[in-house]
Amino acid sequence: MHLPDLVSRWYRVNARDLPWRRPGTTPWGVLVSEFMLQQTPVARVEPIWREWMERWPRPSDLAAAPRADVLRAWGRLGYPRRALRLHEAAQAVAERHGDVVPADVDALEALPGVGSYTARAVAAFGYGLRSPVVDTNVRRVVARAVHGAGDAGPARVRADLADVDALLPPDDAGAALVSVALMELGAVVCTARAPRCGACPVHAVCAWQLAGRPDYTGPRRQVQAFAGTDRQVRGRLMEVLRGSPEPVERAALDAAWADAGQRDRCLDSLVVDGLAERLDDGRFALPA
DNA sequence: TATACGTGGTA
DNA sequence: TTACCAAGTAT
Repeated sequence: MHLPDLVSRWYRVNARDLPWRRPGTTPWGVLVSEFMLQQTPVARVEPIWREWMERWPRPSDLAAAPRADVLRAWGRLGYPRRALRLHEAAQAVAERHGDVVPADVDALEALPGVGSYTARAVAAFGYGLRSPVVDTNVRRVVARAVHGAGDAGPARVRADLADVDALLPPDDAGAALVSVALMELGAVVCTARAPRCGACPVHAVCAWQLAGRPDYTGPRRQVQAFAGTDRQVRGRLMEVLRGSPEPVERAALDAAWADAGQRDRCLDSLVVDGLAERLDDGRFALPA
């Protein structure tokens, strides 16, 4: 049996019971989950996704909410610009697509914050269409099982898409199943750090196994520092703004970071990004 | 193509 | 404890 069939069979038995995979989840629910899951672990997304689906069950519901509410509901998920882009995407869907999330990859990619991965994930998981979904998990699985490498190298967008497309059966339902199964395999078995090859359904046909599990030789992706960076400072400032029901005085933000120059620069960048507003009285708040 | 962009769990 | 890692996107 070949790799696509093996992962599909495995997935049918071993899939995690994630809330956005339940029958009845709308494409809107899938879109929200994909935004939240960008660079963010499943465990942290689950409770927030449930809250959002209850509070904003349709795109137009989120579109009508003030940005401040959206950012507070986003909480500590990280990269709050995603929340803003999801809000903008909801507005676009409500206004230009009749409150229905598009199924077409090009229409999806035209939405704010929706890139190559998210567009295809919505097509596949929201609409059950044949659409090659390439995320970090899938790239790692393909690098190992197909190419026999220890890990995925730098992204090669076109080639990666073609690699995955070649694994998908011709029919929509079968292809969508392979897509979600490849992701799941990379997430829980073919992991970055300590792959559980003993539990892998593809073990017997894995090119990496057959090659003797050679070490990864390509360039190492350098991990981005965080302590002391603008990202940390912006996070501190956003934490202050989220935590206050009222606009905050400048002094409250000053207390969040000692380096005045860096702090001011970051505050300005938050305003530029639409994540914060300066009021006429000099106080600061989340955007209306 | 490389870099900026949050946060917290794990080894 | 430091370092890595987590369903990416925009510039």
